[in-house]
Amino acid sequence: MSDRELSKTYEPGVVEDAWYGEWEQKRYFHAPSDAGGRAYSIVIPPPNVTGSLHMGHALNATLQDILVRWRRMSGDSALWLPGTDHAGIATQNVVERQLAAEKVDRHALGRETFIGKVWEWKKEYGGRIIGQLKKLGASCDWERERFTMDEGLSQAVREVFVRLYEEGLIYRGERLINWCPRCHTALSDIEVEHEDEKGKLYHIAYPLSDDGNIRLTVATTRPETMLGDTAVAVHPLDPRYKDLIGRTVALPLTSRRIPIVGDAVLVDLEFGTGAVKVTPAHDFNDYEAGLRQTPNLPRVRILDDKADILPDIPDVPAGVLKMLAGKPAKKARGIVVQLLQEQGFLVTTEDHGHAVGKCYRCKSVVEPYLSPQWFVSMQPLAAPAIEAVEKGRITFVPKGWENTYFDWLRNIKDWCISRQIWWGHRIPAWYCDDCGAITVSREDVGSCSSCKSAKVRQETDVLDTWFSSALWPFSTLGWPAKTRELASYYPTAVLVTGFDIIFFWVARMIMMGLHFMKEAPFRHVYIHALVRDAEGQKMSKSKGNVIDPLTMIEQYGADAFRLTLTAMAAQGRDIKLAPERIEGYRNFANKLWNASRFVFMNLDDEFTPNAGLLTGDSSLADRWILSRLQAAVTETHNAIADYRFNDAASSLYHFIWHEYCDWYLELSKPSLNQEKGSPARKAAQTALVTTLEATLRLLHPIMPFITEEIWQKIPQGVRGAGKGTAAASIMIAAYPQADESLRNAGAEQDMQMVMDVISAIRNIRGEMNIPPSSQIAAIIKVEDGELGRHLEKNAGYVRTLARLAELRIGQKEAKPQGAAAGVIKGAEVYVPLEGVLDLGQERDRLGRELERIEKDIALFAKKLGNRDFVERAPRAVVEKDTAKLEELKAKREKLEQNLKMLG
RNA sequence: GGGCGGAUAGCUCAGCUGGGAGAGCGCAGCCCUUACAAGGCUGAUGUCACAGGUUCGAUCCCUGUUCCGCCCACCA
Repeated sequence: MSDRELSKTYEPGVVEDAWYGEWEQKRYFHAPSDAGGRAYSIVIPPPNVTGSLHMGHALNATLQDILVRWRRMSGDSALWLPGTDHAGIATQNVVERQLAAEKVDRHALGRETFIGKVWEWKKEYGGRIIGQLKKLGASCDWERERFTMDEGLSQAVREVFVRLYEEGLIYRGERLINWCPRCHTALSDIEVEHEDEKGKLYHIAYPLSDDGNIRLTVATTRPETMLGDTAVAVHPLDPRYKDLIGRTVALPLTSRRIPIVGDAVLVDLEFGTGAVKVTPAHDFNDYEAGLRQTPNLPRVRILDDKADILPDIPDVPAGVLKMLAGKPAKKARGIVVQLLQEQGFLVTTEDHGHAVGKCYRCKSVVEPYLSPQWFVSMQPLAAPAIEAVEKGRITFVPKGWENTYFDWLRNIKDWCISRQIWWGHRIPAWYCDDCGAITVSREDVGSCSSCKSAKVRQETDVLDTWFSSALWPFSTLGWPAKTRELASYYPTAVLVTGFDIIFFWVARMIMMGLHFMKEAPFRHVYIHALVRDAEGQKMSKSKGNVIDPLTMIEQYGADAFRLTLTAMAAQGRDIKLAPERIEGYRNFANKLWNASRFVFMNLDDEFTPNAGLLTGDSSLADRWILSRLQAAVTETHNAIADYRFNDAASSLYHFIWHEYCDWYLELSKPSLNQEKGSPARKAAQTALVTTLEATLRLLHPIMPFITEEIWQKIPQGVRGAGKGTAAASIMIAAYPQADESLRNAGAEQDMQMVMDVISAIRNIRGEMNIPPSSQIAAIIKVEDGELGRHLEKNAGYVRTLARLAELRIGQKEAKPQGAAAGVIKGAEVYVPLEGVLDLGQERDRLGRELERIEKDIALFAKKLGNRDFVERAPRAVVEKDTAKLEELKAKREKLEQNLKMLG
């Protein structure tokens, strides 16, 4: 048994783990610190430590791996830098839930202990997604794996925070922010997801006169917040109300009187009653209106940080408070509505749909909440980020996403970066109990920078997770230190990610990269498809609607799974994945496997490749497949370079299955059947194995495992042929480059003729239901002698592939009685079917063929009869169409003759 | 309220810069032909959503319509 022998079917499971281990052990994934001017780098979008691999990750990682393997094989120092994100809120939630199961509250543990628990959790479960990426075959440089909370990155975070603070771009202030009462923290604007919900619009009467008879009716969806009203707004031009501006109304349920103000921005004449309650502490619009209209009035806050009603709202009588204090806002609504109704203030209610903001981590309804927070001034950072894309220093693929990017950055608001949780980068600011000054520092401080008092307390808030993510492209390379890695690999080549984090991550990385590195962090942003679930919903870590790609890998193999994703990665379209599709690509893997078996079976033990690929002994088929290979090389290379991954996949799929397997393997058989050592056999063996070898390298970035497994069985002398380097692994072998000297248009044309003849005979066989086992003869009548000689020379192919017992070729051949006929360019093909032929069936077949041709002729004739077309269309197009029409007409004539002969 | 994307074979989807409609699965027929039945060969199937327009010519460009999906937005 030769060591080149392969098992009958491809078994991915065994092969994959073995090769991955081998690659890793040999350090093939490792990129040198100094790239020597040939750097190609990609930083992975760090998955959450809490995450497990879902379809989005799988697609994302597959595409990056293709790029990195491709560049690595092409000779670059290719670095794919991996890592994970500490995912502040998400991770804290996971650990809290785990503790809750043990009936433990984090507050009972205390901050330090709790954080210790989270680190423990990370140590135990945080590596899961890394293992899954390995299963997929990701060729990340694991020696450089980073974590957003590790030592180096934490230092980068501090450096950035301090510098931005010193530059005045980070500030602290009391603002209305989005508050998640469940996660118990502030959120940034983009961390709030708006969902449409059915609600009610409550019309409430606010008494205008002391006797309560004259009333102003406001409409609101959130009646419970009325306790915090500080004004009622009407439109300044509203004839109904404009005279009331400046007067006051009594706020029902309270002892407060609030002013009526005119505000054209806040009030829409058409909506509701035209009068709006103003609650600055609990509504973003009202907050703005409050600043405009009543800057001196206190903003009445009625909710605490759990969104429960406060026990001490100004001007609210004890009786009312008793009912409401401590109640969650949602419950309070019912109580307030009931009170209003009982006291005759509720005028009416109507159904009303409106958008409700929800926490992107836990889906709780978010509460606008007035509190002191830390912010980043965005406009100074956004301007250069806009310019970088406008000027083309960064390009989005597909380009359409640039508009989304611009829209957001041009309307950007300051970024609330403080979070009231424990897991994350604690803000490096210290408050002085004595003088109240804030000290912001790279090092932990023990005394106030202003009054030197030792009574300083560090800020308890931590930073938004996305703050550290924004630094990822340079923090992972060692910044703020000036490392060789940073010099070699920054900026990175491309960022591969989904559109859902363009705001969260991509835009912020660009801003931070430009600000701190003075250079954009990447040249291209490739936005790939989003893998949605069955309902078209986006899959997300917190929604829990993820499908585990590992099942697919187990079932079909990582290579088949990767090829599926690649083939479906057409630009600008979402993916809905059907398992049958993976099955199809699994079959492809098996096809490749068996083709390789065939090749190895037909290599002699002492086989050595011919020195040159093309010798005088090469057959037409040999020249043809080598020529086609060059086309496949060019197409694949161009497709990957343009991020047209699906085109690369289909080009390879087509070449391997339909050209190499379906045609060339069959065509090589006549040569292989010659005796050992014969020149024709040697030439065919060379073409077979050379093409296979190059194809494996070409395919390797997409299907790394199977290509390595097969490649290792290829004779040493063939591996990396033309490069002179016999690599130990396909991973580090050279990526194929098109060899123009092997391009051969003549061979392609000649082969096409042979294939046409074979197809014509097969067609007759198929249509006439002639079993492949029954021996038939074929007669080919050619139009000119040269064609005849060409076919005669290649008759072996026709005999074998069409399974003929006899083949006659000549200009003078005629159609025998009772033969089926086929017409191709320049020749007629007859298959005598004495005794077998069903004349009626044959007539039908020819009739159908004729009908098709008539249709085509009509189309072309119409087109070419159009003078405008002939005069204005490019000459090549006209010539091509004219030739085609002539050919069709000739075919028609012959078909008609053949039909006539049938009677 | 703005913006984006989609509508192509029974299903899932390709069709790059306008020039005779494709793949996979499925379906029908014939085949276990010593690489592969996870296979081979052959075949059938499309008013390229609808209506206009530009053009010699439109699945492709423009306008509008309908139906899906998504993103953004402070309408109580």
